[in-house]
Amino acid sequence: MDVDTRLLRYFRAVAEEGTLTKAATRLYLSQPALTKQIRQLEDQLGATLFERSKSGMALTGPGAALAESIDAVLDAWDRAERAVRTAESEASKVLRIGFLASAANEKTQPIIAAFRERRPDWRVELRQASWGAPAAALASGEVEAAFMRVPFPNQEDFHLLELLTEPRCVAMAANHALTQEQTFAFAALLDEPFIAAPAATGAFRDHWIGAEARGGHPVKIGAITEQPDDWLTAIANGDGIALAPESAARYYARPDIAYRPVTGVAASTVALAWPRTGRPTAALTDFITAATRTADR
Amino acid sequence: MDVDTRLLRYFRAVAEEGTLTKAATRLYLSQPALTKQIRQLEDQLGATLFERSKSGMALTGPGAALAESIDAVLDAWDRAERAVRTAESEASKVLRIGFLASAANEKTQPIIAAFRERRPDWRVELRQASWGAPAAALASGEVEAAFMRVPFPNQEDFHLLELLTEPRCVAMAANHALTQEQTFAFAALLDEPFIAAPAATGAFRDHWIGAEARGGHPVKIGAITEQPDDWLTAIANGDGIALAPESAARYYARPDIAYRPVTGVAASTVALAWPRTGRPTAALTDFITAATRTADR
DNA sequence: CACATCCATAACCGCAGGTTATCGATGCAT
DNA sequence: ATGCATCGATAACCTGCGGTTATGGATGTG
Repeated sequence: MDVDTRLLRYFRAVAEEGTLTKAATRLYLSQPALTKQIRQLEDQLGATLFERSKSGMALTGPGAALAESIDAVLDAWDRAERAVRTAESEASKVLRIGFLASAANEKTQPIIAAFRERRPDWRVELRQASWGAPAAALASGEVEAAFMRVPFPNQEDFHLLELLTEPRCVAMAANHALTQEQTFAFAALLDEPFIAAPAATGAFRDHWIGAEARGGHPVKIGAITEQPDDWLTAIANGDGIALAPESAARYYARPDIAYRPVTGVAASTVALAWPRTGRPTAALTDFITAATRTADR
Repeated sequence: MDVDTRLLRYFRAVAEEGTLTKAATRLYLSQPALTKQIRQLEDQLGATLFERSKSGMALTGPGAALAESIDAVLDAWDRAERAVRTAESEASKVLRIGFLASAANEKTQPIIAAFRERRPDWRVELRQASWGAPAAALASGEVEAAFMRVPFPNQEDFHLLELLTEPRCVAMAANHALTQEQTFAFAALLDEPFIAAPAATGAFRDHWIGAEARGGHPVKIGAITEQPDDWLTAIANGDGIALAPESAARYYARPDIAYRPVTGVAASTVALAWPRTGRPTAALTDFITAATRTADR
């Protein structure tokens, strides 16, 4: 029998969320569509996968069996995809590098230049990744390495090479009352609404709402964003304030946004990340070397 | 990225056959449909998988990378599917057993009876398998075990328990000139057209055209069939003659078909087959025990 | 008792995946 | 040299599937 891996992901979402409705919103899908798909999966397999009740969907025996075996399928496919994309990169002499927001700041260009010196016939393609699923492009091999801010979800699946560390500052609307102050203690901002990353990003989200400096003090979420532009707009809009790397003041300067230094919160580190599975290609190795040299300077 | 496993099988077929046209016929698909699908796979992956030429499709680097990783994906899915079906069988107390044509002849019922004695609350469901892909239902877990005639393709992936051996005879149209004779030497039939199984069935097909008794003498194919009914019709129709187990004369007696003893060709053995991967369920173990006892009698 | 929540159903729409028919290019055999 | 077979690409068309919105019915819950 054949399946679309999409169906498997649907199934996994329902199994994890426990209700069709929640899974549907998480998948950006309408609930009836999910109902149909799950039912179809059950029909094709000739098995009842969920026990329906008024309080949600509970896995049956066969459902649990599927849930256990699904990851192996999806992982195998991810590996296959990565293998193809890597080979394609090799064939067309293009190294695809992902980045979030400002990549490695002022070091980005020197790294690329150093790489180009070693491989003049290659091109480096930079691709922006959504921070809604920062490691997705890496896992599927869409990019071979990425400039990431640590921590990020599933970080343990990747090699990391730290490139730079910079203090964090706070970003707020230019007309915000707090812009009166020239500098802040983070502790004074605990009750401000924050612009946050999606909950699914786990440690990444926590880091950028300053969870480690809150001592359990709950956070108020002003908005949830997945892209630099959405993020800037939300801040300018006054939906809340946000922690940002100091370099944001250079790379994302706007008249409607003010950046202020903040104390009492850890710095932010940018690292180059690449998958642990498989061996890096020769070209990627050269890129890593280039990055290492530049980091040492 | 998501794929349908069907697409992967398409790709594999093209990679193996080397031309779209051949792959399309093997897949029972029109050539333009395949063209489209392969192109789409390439688009989705952003890679050229084949080098097109006037003499066919040759794998590129990325194509070869995919070809290598595909089996892992499909195997993982087969395992997942089997796990679900097994669990479903357990949950609904139904043991699904596949068979080709007459199953294990007169032993079928005693085996099932012996199983039912041990598990009165269970049902045994017999499902006919196409001999076009005799092991497919077994591999995907659609049935948990099957009565098979050995040899069959991918036989090495299964445990086998031999149940009975019977001589083979020759089947022909009732109005065939050869029905004059009462018994045959197989050597006298080498130039007769034979009704055969699809080429993809390998050793199975060879066995039933008596390849091992031909000493390299080529076979003339009168028709290719995948089902007992097609097979009987083709024989009755005079498209050719066929080797058959002796029991066919009992289980497939028809006025328009004559069965005659034949010498000089090996006997046929029926075995119970079940997958090597994974541990058989308790119910299946009981069934195997029942079969063992009955075979010993 | 009103309401929120959850899944199922119905009606609808666009597109993907299949079909047949046909074409142009190439290589092989007469 | 010419004619035929074979290969992949393209076009036009049809059906069904995967999604949508709107709505219903059942079951807890303030």
